Amino acid sequence: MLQLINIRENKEDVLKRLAIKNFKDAESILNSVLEKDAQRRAIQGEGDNIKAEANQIAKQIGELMKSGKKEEAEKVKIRTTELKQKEKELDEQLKLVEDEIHQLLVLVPNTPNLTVPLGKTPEDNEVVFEHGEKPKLAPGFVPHWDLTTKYNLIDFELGVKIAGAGFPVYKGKCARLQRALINFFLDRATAKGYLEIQPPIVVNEDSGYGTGQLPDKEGQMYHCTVDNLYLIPTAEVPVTNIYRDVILKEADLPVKNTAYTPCFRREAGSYGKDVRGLNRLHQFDKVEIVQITHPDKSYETLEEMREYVAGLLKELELPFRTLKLCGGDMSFASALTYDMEVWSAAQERWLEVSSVSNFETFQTNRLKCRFKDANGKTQLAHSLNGSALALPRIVAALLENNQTPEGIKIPKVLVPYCGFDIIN
RNA sequence: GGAGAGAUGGCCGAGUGGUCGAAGGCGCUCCCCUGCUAAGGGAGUAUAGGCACAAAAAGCUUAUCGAGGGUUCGAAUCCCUCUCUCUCCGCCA
Repeated sequence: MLQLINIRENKEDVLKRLAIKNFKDAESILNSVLEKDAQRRAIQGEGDNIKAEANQIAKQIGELMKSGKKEEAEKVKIRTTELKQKEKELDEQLKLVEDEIHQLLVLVPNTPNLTVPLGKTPEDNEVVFEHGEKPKLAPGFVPHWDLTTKYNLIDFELGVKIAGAGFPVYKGKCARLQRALINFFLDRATAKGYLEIQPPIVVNEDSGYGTGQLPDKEGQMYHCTVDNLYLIPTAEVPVTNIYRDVILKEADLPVKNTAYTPCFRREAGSYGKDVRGLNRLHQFDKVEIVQITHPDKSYETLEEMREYVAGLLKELELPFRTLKLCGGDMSFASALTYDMEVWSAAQERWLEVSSVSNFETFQTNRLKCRFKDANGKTQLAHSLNGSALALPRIVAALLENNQTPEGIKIPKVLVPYCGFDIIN
């Protein structure tokens, strides 16, 4: 959520940035927000004056009662009846207008960084980095969903029987490979100074609102209605919510956390080849990295996180590219996002495996995650997160890219984690 | 799931209708003092909103004692609802 004070003081700049995201009606929404904000302040001013007078009178009555002047006290009471009525009205108005402001503010996406490329579709994303050679596969190569059957690695039908489509059952060496990847990712993250966290994989409503999944993306989460809990779509939700309503010390920054969790996404409405095999699932595993930083440091940190994720992909020997997302392809909450895509050699397409974003104060404003700066002033921190990494597409690319007539080769770095170097 | 107790500032803890944004202690910050250490003295120490101001500081003001509602001129204190924590019983990896 954008800060009201920022809209009030830098409206032109906010509008300029929102234009990068192709956000329609920006001006009319912001004007409406400002108008209602002016109303709000007027109402509050009036209300405060009335409350101040009422408080004054209450004090007076107390003193009169104490000195036994009951009759005088009764006289003063008459005025308070009037004040109370007015106070009630103003409180209701205030609540109403505050609610309206909030309803409008949640419609407005984060303001992108000025370096975000203009554009509307994924084609407009800017390739900022590319690494590795696309492998030339031996004739007879097949996509991963055939490999998983051939080597008995994943049973998609069995998953359908137990839960439904999008819930695969991993077996044998594939199960082990996934466990290896999780451990590899967590080891690298902790070595880089991230504190490992094992959070709950369900969250309550407050947490859903805190990171912005609620109210608008409610349909994308699995909802346990009996207890009103949501299955997390990413570890970002529970981990970032650790810092909800928290005032950190400047010395605590940056906060660096990493967490492995299963992730659950309903992804209603998707179908076709994009969702074939491991490309898109309802349940998948992911290691996430989260940082809370000083506002001056967040872009530096974003680059550092991007480098870190690129390093993982290099170690896995996967060809990849890094995209700087254009305004139209960025998420609602992000100010700047890099996507990492690996080359899937048999499908002959790029698969997104990581998304690293700086949210600036967009999340922390809603979360009320602040820190005390050197002057003792509290201000909002910046939040960032990234996948490091999401497993299924990594597995898909590893299987496809490393297939040989002899079997599927495991990258060196994973061999100690897997305990084998080939799947055959 | 059943029975009981409780929720107050960074922490501990007092406070059962007005003098309470809240005693006292601990912690923290700054200053003073003692050659060092230990001890001692003083001051400060929540968050959010509004007013005013060129702006900052100071100032004035409103709200907040788990959350929401109610009673009252006046609520941390009384009443209702909810949430959470603890103890005992039951169930259980």
